[in-house]
Amino acid sequence: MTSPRDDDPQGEPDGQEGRPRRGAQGPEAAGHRAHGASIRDVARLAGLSPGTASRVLSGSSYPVSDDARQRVEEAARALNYVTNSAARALVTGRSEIVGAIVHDITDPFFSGVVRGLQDAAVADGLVVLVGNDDRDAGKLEGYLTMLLSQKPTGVVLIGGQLRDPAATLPVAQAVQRLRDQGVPVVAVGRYELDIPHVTVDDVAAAECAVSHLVALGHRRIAFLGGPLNSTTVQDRYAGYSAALTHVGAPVDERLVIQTPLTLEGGSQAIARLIAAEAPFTAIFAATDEVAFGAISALRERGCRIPLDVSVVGFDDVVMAAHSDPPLTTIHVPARALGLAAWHLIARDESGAGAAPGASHLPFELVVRASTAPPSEVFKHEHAITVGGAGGEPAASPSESLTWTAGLDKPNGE
Amino acid sequence: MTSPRDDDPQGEPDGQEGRPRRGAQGPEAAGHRAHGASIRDVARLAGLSPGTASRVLSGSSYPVSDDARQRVEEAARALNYVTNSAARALVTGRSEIVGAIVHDITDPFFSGVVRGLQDAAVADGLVVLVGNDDRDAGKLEGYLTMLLSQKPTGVVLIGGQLRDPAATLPVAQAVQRLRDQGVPVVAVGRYELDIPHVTVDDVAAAECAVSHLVALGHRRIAFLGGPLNSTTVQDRYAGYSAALTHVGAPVDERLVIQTPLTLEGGSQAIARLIAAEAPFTAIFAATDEVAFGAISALRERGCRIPLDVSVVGFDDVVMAAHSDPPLTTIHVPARALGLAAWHLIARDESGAGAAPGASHLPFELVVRASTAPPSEVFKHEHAITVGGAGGEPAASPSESLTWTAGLDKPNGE
DNA sequence: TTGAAAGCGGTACCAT
DNA sequence: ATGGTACCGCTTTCAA
Repeated sequence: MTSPRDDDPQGEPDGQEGRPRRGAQGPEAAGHRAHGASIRDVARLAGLSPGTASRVLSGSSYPVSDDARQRVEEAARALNYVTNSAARALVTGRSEIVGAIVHDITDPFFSGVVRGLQDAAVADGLVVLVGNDDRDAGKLEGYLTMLLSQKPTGVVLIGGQLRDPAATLPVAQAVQRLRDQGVPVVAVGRYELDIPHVTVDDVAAAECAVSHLVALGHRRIAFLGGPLNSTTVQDRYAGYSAALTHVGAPVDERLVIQTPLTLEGGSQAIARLIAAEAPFTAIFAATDEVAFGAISALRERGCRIPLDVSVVGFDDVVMAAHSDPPLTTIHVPARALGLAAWHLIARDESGAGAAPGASHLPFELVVRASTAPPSEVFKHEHAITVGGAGGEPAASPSESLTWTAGLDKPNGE
Repeated sequence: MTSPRDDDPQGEPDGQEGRPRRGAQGPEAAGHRAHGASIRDVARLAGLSPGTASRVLSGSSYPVSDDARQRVEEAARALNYVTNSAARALVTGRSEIVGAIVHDITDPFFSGVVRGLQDAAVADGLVVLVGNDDRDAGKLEGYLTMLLSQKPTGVVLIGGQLRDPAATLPVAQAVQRLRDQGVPVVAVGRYELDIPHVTVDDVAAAECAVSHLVALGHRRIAFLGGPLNSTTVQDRYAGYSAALTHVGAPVDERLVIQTPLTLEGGSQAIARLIAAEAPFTAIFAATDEVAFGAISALRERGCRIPLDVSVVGFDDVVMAAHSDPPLTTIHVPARALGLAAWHLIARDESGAGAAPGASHLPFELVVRASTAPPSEVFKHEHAITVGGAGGEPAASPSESLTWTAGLDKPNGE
């Protein structure tokens, strides 16, 4: 086979037909490497050059005659041509991928954000890589590094971040490396590291939620969620604290329970709250999940919601409207946040300059049946048995209040 | 001729330090193409050839001296080298990406499966692309095509499939195209199209769940979930039907409500079920979500669970243990399924041959408090007010039964 | 065991 | 408007 002509050292045939590849239709795909048609195959069939074919197929704005365009498109269809994105990414230095990192895709709020991001990105022809960091800076950094090698169009960090300078440094460096490669990094709901981000005004929202309890007459309100050095939790705690301070009710440290933002976390928090032996008539949970967990634990102890204890959540996941009782909570537009994150990236990519430091989406207090005025009978700990006439649960269908303050602050902090 | 080294008009200084790259702080507009170090840079710094560097960096099994290996690794570290996966994918014809398609990542069961897949894939150094198809064959096909251009290491289809030959054909073709490129396609919980898959024995599990209700004395049991031509729903229906038939209780068509597998779907189903005016004492929901939705709608109508109506779900999502009442359901190992899907792909990739047609993971009936014997007082429709002494709710902590039948059938159908 | 060089499949620059 | 072609960064023969 190797018949080296004079100037053909490697005996590389290749002339113009000798490609050892599969031509369009390999009925007998005996070999294991069955590549599809390449852009050169398309060009050849269309009787044009690869350059022209590329200009058509890549949707370039470069001028191409209608005739050529049509022939290329037809040839591509005939050959079942599919762009090799690795090749494209190699030459353009950018892949049509956007990376998303959540703490845990299993969390209903995060999956909602991811869904919004996916819908937006897919509409623009990109795909979304999803990774979990379990709120671990090390995992986050590792994932960012994996993303670096993909040269994605953008990266979205979803969810709050722990304020831990030591752990944050490597993350900051990984983010910087991405940026050095021209990859925009944005966030949903966090604002450390100078990352442009979209979020809801957590402080105001939490204050709004707790003010609702205060308005109902509650003063001894517990805060469930942690850790407190998480940007998200910290802000919600700040709002909680503000609402209380506002009416001259100091925060009772014993009512602040730091617990993971999960169902389990919520349940465990109740045990600790009760062990603290500090009376309370209401609970503000940093997350709906925590609220559900708390409610379930409360109920196990014979406590009735909202007769004995009122509960407010945060996020308004779908389940909130279907739980027992339906949960009063802060509606956060999860999907819209994901969508907005994509816009942040797209704006950056389109050369419209880097995104602003922060932008806010409106939240809403949705009053359902888990909150009511405190009952007259004072109660705490296991002694919760009789609830007294605690007043009517909120009217249903749920009322809702949209909070417009702080909306669309383009560069707020 | 045309040595790729000399005449370098595109401004590639190249000396040994002159790369216009970052020096920890990119002075902003220094240039738009800030590439990282390439493998050639690493090789040069190590005083070796790119080939050798590649053999070290790509974890090739090719023999390399310890000395060389060490120098390459050090150089890579010094330069902060990160592999360009596009380049690697281009030459190897395979990217280190696995594609996952779910109906909706927002569904807690699917996100659990995805999480398992991610954990397994990430452990092997791959990343996961996640897309949603909303149970729409068109979207599914579109996503498969996008994946085709990525040349992923494997593709996982998650969730049941609608048995609709017309809509299925394009999907089958897209799957075939993937396979033609050597991309293994596997599934979690579906078994159409000859796709190797892992799942739980839905028929047996549903039969187990409904048998539990039957054993409690229920005969008029409603089935909630649809559409019935979904592989998953069909199987669960089959199990439901079998359990009933087994005790000589024929299926009452009026008690079979086809409804989307969502919270809303569950709620709406109740309205229709009641409108059907057929008495029932228990409900078997094809999904926990449906069960939650149903319970919420039932409660709105003043119906007590399980006093007036018993409810069984399917999946055992985390919430099932925290709902009111805690839900009796079939535990499906979501994460394990995702993990198993990855093993199916990995086995294929490792040349161990294509995966078997089907493999089953064990399920478990978890009895919690949403089921009890039917009350003596007969009731239906809005007349549900008095429940009578319906017997004790199931003991808590929940009992659980592991179903070992049909376990690990390597090639079962 | 290492080096040299040929591409993988696109894209984009430079002529034409 | 099109064609020719030099790369992108990496892996992988083939030679040494």
